[in-house]
Amino acid sequence: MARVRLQDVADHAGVSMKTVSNVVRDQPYVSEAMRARVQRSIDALGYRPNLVGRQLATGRTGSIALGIPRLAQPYFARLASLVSDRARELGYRVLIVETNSQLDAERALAQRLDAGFADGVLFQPSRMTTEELAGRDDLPMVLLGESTPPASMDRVCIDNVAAAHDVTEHLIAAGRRRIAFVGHEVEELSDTSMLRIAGYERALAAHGIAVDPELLIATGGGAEGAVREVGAALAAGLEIDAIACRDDLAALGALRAAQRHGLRVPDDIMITGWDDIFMTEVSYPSLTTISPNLDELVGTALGFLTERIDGLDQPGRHVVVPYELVARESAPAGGGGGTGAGAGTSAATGTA
Amino acid sequence: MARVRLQDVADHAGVSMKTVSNVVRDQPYVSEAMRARVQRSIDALGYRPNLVGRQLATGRTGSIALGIPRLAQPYFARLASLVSDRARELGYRVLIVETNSQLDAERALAQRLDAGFADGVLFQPSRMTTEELAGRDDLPMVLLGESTPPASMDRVCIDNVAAAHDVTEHLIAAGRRRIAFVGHEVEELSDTSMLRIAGYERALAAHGIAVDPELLIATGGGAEGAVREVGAALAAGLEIDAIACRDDLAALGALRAAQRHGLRVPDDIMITGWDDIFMTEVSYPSLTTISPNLDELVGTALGFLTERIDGLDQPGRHVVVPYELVARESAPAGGGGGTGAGAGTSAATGTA
DNA sequence: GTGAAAGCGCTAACAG
DNA sequence: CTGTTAGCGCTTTCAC
Repeated sequence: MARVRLQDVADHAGVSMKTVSNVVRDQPYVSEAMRARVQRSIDALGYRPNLVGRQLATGRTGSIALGIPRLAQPYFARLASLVSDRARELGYRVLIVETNSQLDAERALAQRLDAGFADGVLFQPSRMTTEELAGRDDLPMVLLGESTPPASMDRVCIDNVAAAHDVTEHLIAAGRRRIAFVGHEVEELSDTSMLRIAGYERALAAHGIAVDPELLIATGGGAEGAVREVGAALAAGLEIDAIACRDDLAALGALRAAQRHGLRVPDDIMITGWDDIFMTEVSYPSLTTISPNLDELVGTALGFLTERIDGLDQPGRHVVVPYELVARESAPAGGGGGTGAGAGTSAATGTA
Repeated sequence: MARVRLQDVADHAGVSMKTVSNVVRDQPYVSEAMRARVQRSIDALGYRPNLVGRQLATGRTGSIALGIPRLAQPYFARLASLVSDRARELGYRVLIVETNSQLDAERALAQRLDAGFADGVLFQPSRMTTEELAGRDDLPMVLLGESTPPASMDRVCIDNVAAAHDVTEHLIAAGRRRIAFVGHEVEELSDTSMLRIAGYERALAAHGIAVDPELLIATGGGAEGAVREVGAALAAGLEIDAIACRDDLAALGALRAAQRHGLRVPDDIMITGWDDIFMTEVSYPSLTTISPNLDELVGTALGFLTERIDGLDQPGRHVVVPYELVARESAPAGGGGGTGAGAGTSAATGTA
């Protein structure tokens, strides 16, 4: 079936393109009779507006790009899902670009971006430096996560140091002293890991607990890495009574390794995660974790981005979004406690 | 900075647009000297080709749409990630559209699709009927999953009935007789659930085990629903020695509920999942599950789709992709067995 | 090898 | 309220 164009509809209805265009886009100032007549032609011909034509004429693509490391990671899947929902409400489609945390992929997204690719970019970098990020100013871009943004760019994140501090405090308050940190990268530390480790160390220091480098267990990401590395450490006789994990995946792996090793959680060893992915409520025992306020994160970021798309020109805004420490069975609030029932309840809450 | 267009580069280099265009697209038949000269102008001006202009001229958008229920579901996140990877290799970007399994969203994707939205669609419907799907023939579309496709449309799936049969057989072979099925929808059954229940019932019937409707436990999806419903059933005194779950999320929930109830898995009760999401290896005990060959699924579907985009016109091809029954701790192969160590090993394998 | 001109399908002034 | 006329930025015949 030959493509039917705006002009075809106009001919069929005996009006001008402009009028058809008005009808298609629900513009005011079209008489009811006219509207009906045109609509009849549209239906008769099976006309569908061509987005590309519109995009070229308006200079807008109607979509925003979301750049994240990996969609298969539950945290980013949830983030993407939220972005997709909220963006639709705002009238945008979402193009998802996975960077796999690779520098060249990040650069491709941020710098070599062809025009007409998207109207704006929501980007969570993990390798690019501030300077590199700064080297572009064509497409509106809002940064997610804790990388330091160029002065002109908006950024939304949570306070990683504070949250890591809170979670470590939580373990210390429960009487734990040999607290490992698990889940950071084996090679080059990501910004995220660095900040979380900093918060962990700060909390230890505040309580006069020496930071033992042996207790920093890198896994290279994923639950499997944590199963392996924590398992090896325990097998090697490492004595610990708590594990603060970089993220929930690491925590689930650590949990598994501890159980394999015959340890009771939380009695023998407490474990905490980060992100509050769906599994934290369903694991056994359920997982104490840091729950960032993703609704607010996404809402703020998308708000900033659409403002920029609409032409806002002002220095970069940096917003810190709240988080919550959700205490569940793997590290209950207020000391020891059995692995008994009871859903998680919130304790500390981060601030903006 | 004013947008720099192809014409600007041409002016700057003192050549025609055609030549610049040739250079930009790496076309042959451009002298080296010419190419170098034009490239210098491109760099000097910081020219980026405008995709929309190209799209309008070529009639191709360079992107494909992926329509799935929810990105936040691990299975679909992994699917989307694979599609995104493979599509990039094929030169396409991916536009992800979440339908939330809602009819109107599915219709919007399949029928009201504006032209220029994408070059083709990979779609996993869960509500639309075959007839509705058939009512469109503009955009190339390949169906994922087990819905019956219109005659003209390609479709790729696994054999749900056979796989459900296998998994149930697996439990029967382990000596289980009171086998529940958990995780289907509370209201309207999805095609997927129907097929899996059919395979489950067929296996029971083949072994002379009566199908007890009380053993069909709907949850409405998600792990939480399974925790709740299985928990309630056990609390009400339901006697079962195995649970075949509709998907891994339900299985993780069922596992949690069983453990809360004080049951040992797999000794007192065996549990199986479906999809082989990352958590199946990390849960405690690890989860026996059906692992569809996603690489092959995605590869085949994308292959079909790109062929259609390139103009292939022939009746719909229907491909069934293999799966594997991965026996892990929650329902080990060969009878009872403790909850000991050992990663999962594969047993039965589905066919194409 | 390279240039000129004609669209791709739509929107947006500006008249009327 | 409706019609006319230019483009948006690029690719593509078809000459040169």
